[in-house]
Amino acid sequence: MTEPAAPDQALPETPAAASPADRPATDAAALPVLLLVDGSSYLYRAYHAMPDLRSPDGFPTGAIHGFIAMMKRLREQVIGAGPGGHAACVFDASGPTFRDAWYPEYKAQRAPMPDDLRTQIAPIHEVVRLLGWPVLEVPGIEADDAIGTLARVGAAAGHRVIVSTGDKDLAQLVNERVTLINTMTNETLDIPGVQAKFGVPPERIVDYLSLIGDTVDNVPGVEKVGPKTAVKWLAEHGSLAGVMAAAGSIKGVAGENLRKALDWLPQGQRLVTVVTDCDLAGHVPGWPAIESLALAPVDKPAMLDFLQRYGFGRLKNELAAELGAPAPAAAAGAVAVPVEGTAAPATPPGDAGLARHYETVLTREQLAAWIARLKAAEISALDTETDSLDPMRARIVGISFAVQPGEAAYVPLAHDGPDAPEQLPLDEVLAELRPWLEDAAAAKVGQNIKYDTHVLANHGITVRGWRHDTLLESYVFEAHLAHSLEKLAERHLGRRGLSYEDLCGKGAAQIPFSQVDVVRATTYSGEDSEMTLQVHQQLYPQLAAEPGMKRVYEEIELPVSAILARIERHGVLVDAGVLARQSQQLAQRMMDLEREAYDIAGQPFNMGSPKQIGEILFTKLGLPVKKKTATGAPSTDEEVLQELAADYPLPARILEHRSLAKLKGTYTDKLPQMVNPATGRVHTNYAQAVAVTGRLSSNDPNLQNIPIRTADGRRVREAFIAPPGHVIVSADYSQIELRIMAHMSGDPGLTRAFAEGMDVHRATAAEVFNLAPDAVTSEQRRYAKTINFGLIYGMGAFGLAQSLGIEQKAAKDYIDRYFARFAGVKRYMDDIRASAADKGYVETLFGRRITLLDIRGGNGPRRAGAERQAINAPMQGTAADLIKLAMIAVQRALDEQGKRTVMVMQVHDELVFEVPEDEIDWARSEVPRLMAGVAALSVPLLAEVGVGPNWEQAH
DNA sequence: CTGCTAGCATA
DNA sequence: GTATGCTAGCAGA
Repeated sequence: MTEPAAPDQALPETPAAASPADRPATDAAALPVLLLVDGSSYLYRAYHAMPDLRSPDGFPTGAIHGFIAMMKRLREQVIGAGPGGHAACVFDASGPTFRDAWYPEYKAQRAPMPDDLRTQIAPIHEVVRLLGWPVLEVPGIEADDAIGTLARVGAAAGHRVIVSTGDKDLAQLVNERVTLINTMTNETLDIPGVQAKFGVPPERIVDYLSLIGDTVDNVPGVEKVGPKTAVKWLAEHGSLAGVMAAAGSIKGVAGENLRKALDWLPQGQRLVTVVTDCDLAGHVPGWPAIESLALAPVDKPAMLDFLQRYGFGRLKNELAAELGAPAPAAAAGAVAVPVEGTAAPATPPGDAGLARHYETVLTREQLAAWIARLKAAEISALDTETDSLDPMRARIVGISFAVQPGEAAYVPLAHDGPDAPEQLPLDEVLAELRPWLEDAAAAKVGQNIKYDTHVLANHGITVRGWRHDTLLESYVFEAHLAHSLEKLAERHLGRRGLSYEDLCGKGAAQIPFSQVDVVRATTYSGEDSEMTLQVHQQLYPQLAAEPGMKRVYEEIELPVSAILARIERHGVLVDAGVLARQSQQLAQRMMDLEREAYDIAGQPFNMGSPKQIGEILFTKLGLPVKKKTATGAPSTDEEVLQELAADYPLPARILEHRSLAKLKGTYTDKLPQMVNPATGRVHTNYAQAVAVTGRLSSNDPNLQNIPIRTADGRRVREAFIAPPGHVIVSADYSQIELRIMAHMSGDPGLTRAFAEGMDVHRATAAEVFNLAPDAVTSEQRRYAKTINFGLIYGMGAFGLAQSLGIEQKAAKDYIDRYFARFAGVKRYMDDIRASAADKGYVETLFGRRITLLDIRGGNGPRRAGAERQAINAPMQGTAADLIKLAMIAVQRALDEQGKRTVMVMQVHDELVFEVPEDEIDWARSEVPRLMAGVAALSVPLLAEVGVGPNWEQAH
């Protein structure tokens, strides 16, 4: 893109993304990075985001502070800790640019920069240079244009270009090799991201901006035309040129305004187009080569001087310590800040009168003393405080320890609030702690250890010696209750600590933990460690007294936690190009459906709004209301629309539109946005203590509900790929819950069906319809399949009738016949209801306990619900136990045999692996063998395996 | 900006 | 009829 986009450029059929064959997703990820920072776009943000900080002599320093933090973080996150990397930080120069010559009113409305910010600009340039960044400021050329030029040249020179900016206009630069990130919001925009955010691909952004205009820069667009109309017009007419050509036929006020703007639009387009062929000679050494834009090491001596001049005490001392010179203030006077814990409202048993003492560690002597205590302790609790909830991105702000009740230490490491004291340097503290953290013999306990494992791994530390996790202890002990440390402390210690909200607030007003006062942070984090230790001491003996629970905790949940951390960290490759093309196609089909629907309805309406659909369907068109929602509104759910579709044309359009919108909004647009820019992969989080039955759940993103049932949906799985030289291998348990039902009930008919390797649904149909298996029709088999699933869910005649669309009486008849033929199953269901009512809980085969509070309590519907859970939970839960055992067995085999195969996903009854080509045979034979061998039930376990270039084809 | 509802994706 | 998580729309702040 050397020229501003030509107005007559036609909309390509697909985005610029190449096919995966000639450009796999891994390609771009492997290229060296060129990181371009739009310094100007962050000036205001840094200024406003920070409190009004001042140096001792009153010079404003808030924005400087913000820049230092941001540039450090960017370098760490994008380039990594090591040397090397290409980058530049680009600022607007003062004075007029070529745009002012084109259009004198350009940026004319802009308020002058506040003096407090203006005075910080020179120091910001200086400090960015000292941090090792090439700084670019070219008179007559705006930062946007310089960045556009560097991005084009860099991409052509084989770089993966990452542009860090707060300015959305730069979305026009995005292509296969150029990605935008917004450091403030952690948002990344690649091709699908731009499409998702703006509704147009990157190459249409210029047209889009031309139409809507830019009030900030005082560039008018078409009056009354906003994002929605712009997207609609561009979708209909391809490009700005197309829109202009069709201006005569566009109706309404917007059409009139468009015609008025026809003369202006070419100039507007020129103004919003980023110029990518600026001459940077004299500003970039060696131009047009960009090798000179290399990150240099921090100029520490000069930096020290800078920090001294502007009164950045804490940062200065950190740096001084790093340089080996003793940090004067820390060595001279810092003493421990003892903090008494907040008084507990209720004194826990055995805790009477215990004074709590939490220590803030600010000196090397204190740190050394605590490390000695950790090394001597039988078991230590630890907890990290971080700057993010995203485990893969979180950086440590502080770390706390406890080795005995009543005492804790908090080591603040990155507190940067207004009154933050000088703290020990993070790298030095972690280096000191590393031997203990990585010592497998040093026993550790935590609350949700998977999170702390990630956080420390983010700093290059592999924690070993995790012996216990209070989250998992509680989950196994009483899965139906809440497991936050706050709740555990209340339940097991009768104690209430400071809550995170007390410290940081919530919602938009929430402050990062690094801004929390160190004294309060000490109380909070110290409590977290100390309460974790105490909860463990209370809870573990109770848990261990039950052999079944002890086994589930120690032999299933703890090992699985470590495996999940590895799965999450490795991530899975997602081909953003594949998804971008699908998004594009879905958008096209959705627009066609919208057109048809508006035509039928006689007016436009929002097809994504159940409320508006209801108004059109039931009020305007007078279709019959089939059922109501919980709030009394007429329902428009799938079942209703399906029924109405038989008699009317509109519901079918709505149904299809809705399913396409779901696919696009939830998967094809979203997944690419979830790719971690540092790894090029998607890293889900598996929640191990959420589902009461023992299942895992997956979030951010949820990889356990990727579509499979419909052809359109299934294609999303084509985007889940393996790196070059690898394939995807998927292995899933066949009919695992029905096999468990056969085992638990001991029913001879069902057991025989599995023992003989029969098609179980066919076998069920043969019994229920009293036929030979060969004589079963496909519809009869479908009925039997529904019955089998229904049984697993504890269904009654009503539910079966509903899902088969038959009379309740007929459904009852089927169920009666089933139970007559499979009397063992009937007996099992009755027994489990009775046993649940008797004990108040049910158990899985391995002793996992699921408590059912409503099984005896009060009203009918709730008890009926609890009875269904009583039937379902042992089967679903045993299946969860089995696949967890399979994960452990397979991971152990992989480790012991030194395989390079990696487990990348778990989907309840399925394990997915990334397998190097030379290990395909191993995976194909060993994985299903190991999965089938985790337990000896009275029926065989069977795992089926598939291999393919992507997840779809591995099925 | 936050919380709720409706609807829907998976096993 | 079991178990989950996520999105868009929308109402009330």
